[in-house]
Amino acid sequence: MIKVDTSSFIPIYEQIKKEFKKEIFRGDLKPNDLLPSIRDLATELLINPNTVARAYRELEMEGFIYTRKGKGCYVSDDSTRLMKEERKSILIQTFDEVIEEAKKYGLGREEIKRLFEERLNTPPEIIGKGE
Amino acid sequence: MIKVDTSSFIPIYEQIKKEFKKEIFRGDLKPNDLLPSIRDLATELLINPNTVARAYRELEMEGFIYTRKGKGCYVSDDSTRLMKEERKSILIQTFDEVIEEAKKYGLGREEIKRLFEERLNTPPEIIGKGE
DNA sequence: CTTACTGTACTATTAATCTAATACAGTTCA
DNA sequence: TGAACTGTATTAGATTAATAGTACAGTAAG
Repeated sequence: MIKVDTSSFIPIYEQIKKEFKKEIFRGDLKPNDLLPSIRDLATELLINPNTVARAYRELEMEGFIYTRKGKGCYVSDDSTRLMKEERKSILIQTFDEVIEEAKKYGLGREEIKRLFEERLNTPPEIIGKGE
Repeated sequence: MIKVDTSSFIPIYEQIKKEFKKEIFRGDLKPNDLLPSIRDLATELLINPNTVARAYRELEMEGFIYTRKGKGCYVSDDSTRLMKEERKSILIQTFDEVIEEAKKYGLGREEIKRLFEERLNTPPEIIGKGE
């Protein structure tokens, strides 16, 4: 089930693109699987169909999906290959950014490692409870 | 030296706010230190003075700085206390987000830990070279 | 006082995102 | 054929971020 954060600075269409890419990489979406219809997803996410359409349009331009007018949007055959290429750089970039962030807050290498492992071992129920 | 990324989805005024908060937390900016003038910083960052003014205005509203018209903007006395409160939740939230992100890409706990430590031990010169 | 800085305020304009409403074209099925 | 789905296209409007330009007010030094 896809979620979007309307209060985020990240555009909604970007959030949608990212969510589908993750599902493709995980294998929850396989080649030739049918994506939810533009109108259905827009209704479910309480957003405008145009916003979903933009996400799908860009996913198609990037080669992750293909569309059949009148039928729907489907995961492309080489989506898995594309995601393998993207996934590495996406995760590495994300990790590098958070490390850079922590350093700018004055944390040393060991402090960063300790805090990260602490959060990694924090049960999901406790996350987001303010701290 | 503050940097901003004009191609980021994060608004420039938000990036500026965050940068000063980091400097305050690290102690590079101490209470009653003078911030760069609005016009100077705008010139340095190649952005509009109004954008810097908004960042300063919000930093003042949040209690991190105070302004003396005709003189400048100064770090407030309780900025350090405010940052200690903010810093914990900011870093924890950032770490939790990246962990959540990695999990959505299908990584297990051990894979996340291994990749993170790999990036943590990557010399800065290698970061951002595509990979 | 004058000059040159400070922050503040305001209007106008551009660009991007998102919404809203409508229309059109292809597919499927009764 | 016709109804109910698909994606696509277009126009219009609201909002926000950022720019550009101007003007005003307080401070400090010559």
